[in-house]
Amino acid sequence: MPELPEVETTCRGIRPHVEGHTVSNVIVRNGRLRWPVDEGLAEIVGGRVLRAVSRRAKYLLLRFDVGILLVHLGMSGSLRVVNPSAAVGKHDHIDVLFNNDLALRFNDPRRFGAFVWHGDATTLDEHPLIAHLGPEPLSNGFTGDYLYGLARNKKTPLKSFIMDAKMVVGVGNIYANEALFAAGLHPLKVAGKLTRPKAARLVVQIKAILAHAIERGGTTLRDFVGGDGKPGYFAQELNVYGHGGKPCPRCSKPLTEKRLQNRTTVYCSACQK
DNA sequence: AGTATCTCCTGCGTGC
DNA sequence: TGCACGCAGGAGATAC
Repeated sequence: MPELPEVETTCRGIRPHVEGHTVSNVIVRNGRLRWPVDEGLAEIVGGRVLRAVSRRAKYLLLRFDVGILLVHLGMSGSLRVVNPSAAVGKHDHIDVLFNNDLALRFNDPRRFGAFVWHGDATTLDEHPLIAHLGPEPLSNGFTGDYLYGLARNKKTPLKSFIMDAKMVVGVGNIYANEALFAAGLHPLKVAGKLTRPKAARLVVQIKAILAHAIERGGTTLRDFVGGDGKPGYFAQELNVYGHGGKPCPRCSKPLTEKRLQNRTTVYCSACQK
């Protein structure tokens, strides 16, 4: 499932193939994604040069002179560079065709993904999907002091707190579990009880794990495939996620698995306080 | 206001 | 071998 490292991997994978090239057409086979895909998309971006491919949180940003296409991979989406004549699969919902005879092909079995057109390239920060977002986890703005400050008086569990995009973006369920384990912090701990040193520790681990996962090309679970079609190699390095009941890698006590706000949460009750 | 729950969707693993 | 069922989960929408 695409978390931030997978989106970053996709961004880097597709960029060299499509940046600077002109869109020749957009084929929407199934526009019923999270929100209906704009039916005029082909007319809007057809003939336009894709100026830049970037990422904000888990959104891929395809920037044109006349606006920005926000692409979210949702739970099961992938965006790959393909030959447009390649056989169309069951869940290949959208092709963005380029004049260099390549296409970006969006595949998304669960259709939690999104293609959202924002018709003004200069006001992205005001877009409702972007405006409320916290800092990028790997940016200099995401520090222990920052997280400590936000956590004051928060009653929400620590895991929910770091998964809240208003606090910091890009920390999905898998990496939240892993970062809390690495930092030795209990996922159910009340966020407001976080001390300054513990916040610093947590931030260090979130950065380390995300950076490492990006280096490895993202986590491969079920249906994620990177921009170039090669899978990521991080899944085998997960310490707790998917290992409920198995021995803790640090102390060998069985890892606890429970649901927290409908998300699988795995931790070591001995190592994480 | 801050928190918690609901919702979208399909494929896969499990149990009978 | 087949079928029903539960689970996976990003994040906006909705409800408390």
